[in-house]
Amino acid sequence: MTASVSRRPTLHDVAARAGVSKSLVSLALQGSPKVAPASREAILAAADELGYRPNRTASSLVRQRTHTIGVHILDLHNPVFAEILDGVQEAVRGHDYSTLLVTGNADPVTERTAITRLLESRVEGLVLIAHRLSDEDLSAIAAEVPTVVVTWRTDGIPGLDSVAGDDVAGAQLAVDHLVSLGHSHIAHISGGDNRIARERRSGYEQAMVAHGLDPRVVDGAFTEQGGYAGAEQAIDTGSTALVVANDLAAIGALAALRARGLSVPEDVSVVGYDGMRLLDSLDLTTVAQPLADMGRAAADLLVDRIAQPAKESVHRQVETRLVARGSSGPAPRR
Amino acid sequence: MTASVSRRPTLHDVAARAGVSKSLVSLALQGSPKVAPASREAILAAADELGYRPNRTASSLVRQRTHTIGVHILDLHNPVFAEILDGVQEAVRGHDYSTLLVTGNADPVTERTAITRLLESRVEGLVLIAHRLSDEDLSAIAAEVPTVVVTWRTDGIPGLDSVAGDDVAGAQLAVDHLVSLGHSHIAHISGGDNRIARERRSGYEQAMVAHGLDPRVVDGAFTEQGGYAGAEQAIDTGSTALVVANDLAAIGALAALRARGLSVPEDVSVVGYDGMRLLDSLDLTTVAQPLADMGRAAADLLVDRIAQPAKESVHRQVETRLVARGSSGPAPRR
DNA sequence: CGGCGCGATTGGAACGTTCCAATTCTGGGG
DNA sequence: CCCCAGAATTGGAACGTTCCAATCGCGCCG
Repeated sequence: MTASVSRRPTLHDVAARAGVSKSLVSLALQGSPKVAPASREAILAAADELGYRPNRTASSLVRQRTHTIGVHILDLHNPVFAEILDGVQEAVRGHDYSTLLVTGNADPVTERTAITRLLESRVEGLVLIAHRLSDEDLSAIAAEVPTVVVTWRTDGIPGLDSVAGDDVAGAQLAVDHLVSLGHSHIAHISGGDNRIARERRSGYEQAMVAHGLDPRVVDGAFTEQGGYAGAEQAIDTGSTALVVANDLAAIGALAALRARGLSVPEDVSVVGYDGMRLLDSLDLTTVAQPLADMGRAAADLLVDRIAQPAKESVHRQVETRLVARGSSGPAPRR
Repeated sequence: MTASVSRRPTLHDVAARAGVSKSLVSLALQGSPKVAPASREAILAAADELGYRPNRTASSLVRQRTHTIGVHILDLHNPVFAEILDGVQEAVRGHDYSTLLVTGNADPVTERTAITRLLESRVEGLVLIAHRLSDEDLSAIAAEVPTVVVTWRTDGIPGLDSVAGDDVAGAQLAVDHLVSLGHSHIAHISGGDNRIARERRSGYEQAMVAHGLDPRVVDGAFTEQGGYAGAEQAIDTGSTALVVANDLAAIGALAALRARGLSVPEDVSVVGYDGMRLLDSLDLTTVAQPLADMGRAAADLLVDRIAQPAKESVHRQVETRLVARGSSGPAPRR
């Protein structure tokens, strides 16, 4: 009648070995002061000898708390998201939560099912580092569990907070910077057809118009390839400066210029967007957002909302600023 | 005697609404063929109306399976780890597992406690994307749960597999490449005092000796700053080529050269190590490893081992190859 | 010397599932 | 008309905790 060798020891086993009840073991392991020192010692010793490890699954079930938050990342191919995730991780560690991570490379459908899974795991909150959900889906999710969306503003959905910079204003900063350097042929390489790309594009267009200049937008994507192709197209039309939709694409644009034998910033200036850590070494001018801070802020907001689920929705706007580096310089003389 | 408004519906609630027992609801929701079509329909409808969501915590408890694997990442600051993680995520998704993610920025102690937490959550397996654990700790962990270590070879620990390239041979490839370009003053910027750095350094030294050249190693780190400082020191001693411990440091080295007004590859050639995606656009020669594949392989190995915990330890060696790009060129004439 | 109070300890219900064994139902064959 | 096979359904135990209410033990006061 020996217990199976490979079964993990439970409270029961520890209790039996220490000669007390499972309740007392539970109490002792939680550090309750009501446990007599002698019992505590015996229990700790028994637990140690058996290699006892509390089962959080069971604990979660009875406590109705999982101490877990779900994180959804749109795409781990972009280092920017990894940097935000890093911030989330750091903050979460300080709040005694673990993170259940899913990435949604593909379509909105797998994204939904991935998030469904998080909800079934009873995460106490959700951080969405970019997403492709419809507003209805988003509302439904936020109604179930505290949620915060990072990288763009989301208003009017109860139970949901957001953290982002102002993408319109950010793109304007980029244009202003280039104009102040004497550029007038400033092209925008867009990030495709999505919310952030649209805002950045609109900021670019507004700023161009404000400066009395002609906007020229070429299609691109939030990838190196997108930036590469976009840059080729833009320089064919004689632009001397590129406002690129994000850093990844800006790096691609740089590669395209190099391939064409153009120098940066002598022939063409390039400005990226996002502020990934790497850009400092790459000497790339960019509209920078405090990525890790955004992740931390998201986690903090989430923890607040878990504590008071009914509180007013908040949007935390982070500071967006132009970081001028070597990829932008005075406009060339014709 | 109304149920609390905010309580999530359970099997019981669904059963009551559909007018059947909770057992039948459970059966129906699992798609058992023994359920009569009419009952199934009623149950599905009731579940839908109530917004029922199965509770995985409870399910895990009784089934003794969490369908979760734990992932530990040494450091999310290095994009390389994010790329490996991406591979893990992809493979895991195909195997019906979720990932509980922890990052261990700091010391081995927080790393241990983070992993302890994963074990308490009863993850079915563990992927360690680099780690700082002692061999005893590692053995203890592998004895408890199937484990796979990524980025270096770990032998002789039962229950543990590993996935990595050959770092010694990889560094030799870098030296061979530079020698074939006519370089003789080839310096190595090391990655500090850790296992991978030592192997890469040793490969460099062996290759230099094999070519009849003097090894010159300068201290660095696996960071941009480390590469920057190392490069400054290396060029002061007249090196024309740098074998840098990893890509991140190579990017830093590039920045240092740029700051000194040296051109690459005319004055100095630079070779990195790891093969992060970004390098293609940066035109940086590197010793490349298939990072996403490594992540996928790790997940696959883990799933195999979960299925047969007692199987022989395996080390999966991935192909390491030199990818020549624009940062390496013929040695300058003196 | 009997109770009282208080600290220490314990049994058992509960958390929301799964799944086994047992029960009920249905219709068809003897 | 009864019995039985098989399908459909059900009750209840179990998973490993937490935590409440109840009990135990014991020294001290009156």
